[in-house]
Amino acid sequence: MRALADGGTEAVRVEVLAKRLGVTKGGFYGYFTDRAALLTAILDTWERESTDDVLQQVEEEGGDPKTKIQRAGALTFSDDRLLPIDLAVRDWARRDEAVAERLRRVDNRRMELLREMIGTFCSDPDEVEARSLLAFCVAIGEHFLAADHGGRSRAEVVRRAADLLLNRPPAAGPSS
Amino acid sequence: MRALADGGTEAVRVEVLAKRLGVTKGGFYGYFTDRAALLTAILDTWERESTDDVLQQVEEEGGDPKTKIQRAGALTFSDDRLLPIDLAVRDWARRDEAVAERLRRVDNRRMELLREMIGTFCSDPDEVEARSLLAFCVAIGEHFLAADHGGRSRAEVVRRAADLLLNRPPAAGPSS
DNA sequence: CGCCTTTTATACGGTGGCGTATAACCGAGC
DNA sequence: GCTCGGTTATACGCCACCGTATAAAAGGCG
Repeated sequence: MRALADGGTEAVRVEVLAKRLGVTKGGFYGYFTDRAALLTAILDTWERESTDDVLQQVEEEGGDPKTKIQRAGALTFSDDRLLPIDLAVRDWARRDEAVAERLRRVDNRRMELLREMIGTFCSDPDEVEARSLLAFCVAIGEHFLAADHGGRSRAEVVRRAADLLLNRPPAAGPSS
Repeated sequence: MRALADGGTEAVRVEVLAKRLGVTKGGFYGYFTDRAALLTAILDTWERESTDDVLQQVEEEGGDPKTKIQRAGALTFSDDRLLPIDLAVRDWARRDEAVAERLRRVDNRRMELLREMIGTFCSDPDEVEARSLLAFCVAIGEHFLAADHGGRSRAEVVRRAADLLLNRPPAAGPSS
């Protein structure tokens, strides 16, 4: 998984990993039938850690919806371990339908959390969906974006964006 | 560039492309000193097409700021040609500092447009920045996201999100 | 026509990767 | 102590790829 995080799918190389793990090729092929099996095993683990594990931790700690969502976001996107894998999987999914399907499952569970939380202060379900999408997109997109912010740090701008999405009540005025 | 769009950097293979273009390897190495030179040439073209060319087209057509931004966004992110290259470059940039630097230049020019446009109806520069980031993140992140939206189409939700960012005046009330 | 550059056709050497094969080895459990 | 599953060490065949080399063929141009 570290290899996937560092160099994407192309960096997951049987011989390289075997060496890094102090195992021979023969040993590797005792555990995995081939490289594809390793890749799906990696995805299995990632999927579990990114959903069940995170949700379980969040549930254990409890708290109000907002706390929960922040906790879940922190566990997923502030983690040096899960975040780069997540990004690698997203690129991978663009070229592999099976991976895209897994990612869809994972993202749907995350979106569910967002909807729940945003639904506590916003009653229009279409707007809940839009705000959830925005929140998710900034959580991901932030890491694919290279722009500067004129003196502000990225973190500051993201904080302000989150404030817009999660702390402001919907405008009462006309919408366009 | 089509190869880069389809399969990322790893799909840009000298022999494969030479064959696809009806040229021999020898012919290829007459134009490019090596594969790296091809890749930077691709990046050069992409950078120009994504910035100067787009901005030039936008300027030629004129219009108010909002029209301009929509036009620029459409040229960049609705284009079947530029969009997948853009996404591939973003993943590439995570692993190559030189590519990250180019992407930074490109993204900064795009952000400049967004700031300008959003600045026409929002006076707080920090909020302008936050809204610009959100708009940019959804334009990019949308394509890295796999979630469904319960009956709504992705396009509908994105429209609504754009509405929130670009058509709603900043809330006058307390911010948190 | 003849020259000079470009391109072809083709082969070569090198690297890195996958999966297989096989004999030797080791350690846990009967 | 012996057997047996898992492991090592090592080698092999195969493929895809990079970059180089070289002789033959085109082709534009004076």
